[in-house]
Amino acid sequence: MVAGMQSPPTPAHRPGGRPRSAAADAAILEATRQVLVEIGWSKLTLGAVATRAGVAKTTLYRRWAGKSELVVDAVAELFDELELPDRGSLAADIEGVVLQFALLLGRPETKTALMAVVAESTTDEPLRHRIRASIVDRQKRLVLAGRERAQARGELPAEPDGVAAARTADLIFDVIAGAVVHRALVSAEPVDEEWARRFTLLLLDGLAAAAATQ
Amino acid sequence: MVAGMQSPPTPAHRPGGRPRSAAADAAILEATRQVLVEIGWSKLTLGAVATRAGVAKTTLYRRWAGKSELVVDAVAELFDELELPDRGSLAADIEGVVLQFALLLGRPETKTALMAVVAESTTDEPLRHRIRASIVDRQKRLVLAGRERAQARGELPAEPDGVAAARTADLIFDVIAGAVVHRALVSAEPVDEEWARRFTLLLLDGLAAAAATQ
DNA sequence: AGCTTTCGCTACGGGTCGTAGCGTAACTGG
DNA sequence: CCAGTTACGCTACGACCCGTAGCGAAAGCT
Repeated sequence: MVAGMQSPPTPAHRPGGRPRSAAADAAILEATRQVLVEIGWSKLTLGAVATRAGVAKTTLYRRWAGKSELVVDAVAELFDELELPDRGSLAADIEGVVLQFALLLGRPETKTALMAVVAESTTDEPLRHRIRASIVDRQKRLVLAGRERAQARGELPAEPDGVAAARTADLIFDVIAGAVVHRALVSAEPVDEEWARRFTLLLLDGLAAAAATQ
Repeated sequence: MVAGMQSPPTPAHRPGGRPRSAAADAAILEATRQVLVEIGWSKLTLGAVATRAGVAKTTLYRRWAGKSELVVDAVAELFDELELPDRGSLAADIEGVVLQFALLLGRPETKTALMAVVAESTTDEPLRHRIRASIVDRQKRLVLAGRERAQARGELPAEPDGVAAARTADLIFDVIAGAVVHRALVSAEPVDEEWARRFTLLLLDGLAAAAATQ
């Protein structure tokens, strides 16, 4: 658990006055995840979350602007669990993070919420920024760490051009995250060790090599 | 326009009696896409679609079970536009289909709807099957066609094992579709020729080669 | 014709939304 | 300790959308 603090729902707290209950925050986010699992995104109501969390509905509206924002915060916490343990080789590192990511996407609250908020973000600019800041961009650290390690091992060449290196990292990130999400949620087939192995092989050596090896 | 007929909303039509208006079907699906663009998935109401289409709300409910099913049908039509023109090489073919797919995902009705119905499908088994049948599986033809052509050109080896070949096709499909969707909708950055070129290079030659070439 | 199915329309109870208003609780600075 | 400030729980509200039922009229088939 890396436990990077999420930004609080509301920015500041002027001194003086009753402070916001941190316990209520935690209870609300946990309740959100529970309700998400039980009745899904579209039928989730803020009233139900409030009841489940044991707080008044108005309290919930004072802290979050709407359903989307609440769910983003509720799910973002889970993504910080991802890590990149050193498994000795670039291939092993990639397989490891793929399986870890798949495990995360296998949790019902994650799979339901992630796609839903992304969908909503296509017509909601502020929400898109919130998602990127809270979820997506935070995980690029995994790609950067993996590359750094691979370069130290001599598996990848050092990159002189910083701009090009950043673009490559973005590309890798989209390919890995995109492929796993598509396999798990759209194709709805298992992301198991077999698949992770084949995917890693493809990513490292390319299509021609992968087709030849089978 | 390949125009593969979609399955009708309701299975049979017993002989005798007034037939269902095909014009109403078309008007409803078109209206659905329009409303989707204007107010987004979460705020889309079936009443609004019915009004826009010029039909009674009850007519809409007689044909579709709910919002998700309606939107799947409304969007599925658009995906049949994808084609794979022969551009002379595997790399060019891939770049072409990537850009074509990106163009499709750039349309507001597509980007909004696709993620939303996938999200809904994570807690709705019948819906997931409908999506796979109407949208996802139909596009695997592109991967199969591309491979066949590449093998004819001698760019890829022939595959003796049919099962393994099918698994590889599924893998390629998840990687291409996943990466483009993730880039376009999650990272929300442009899928332009530059990106398509770099992605194709990565897919064909692998990470090490891609990093070296920059 | 007569039969069958669809269509448009109206109306309904039930649920959720997001907000307002009020009295109370919690914490801070003088 | 007390006044000031903010958060909380609760209740109530109009507005909207849901999904269905019931009706008479329209449009086909045999």
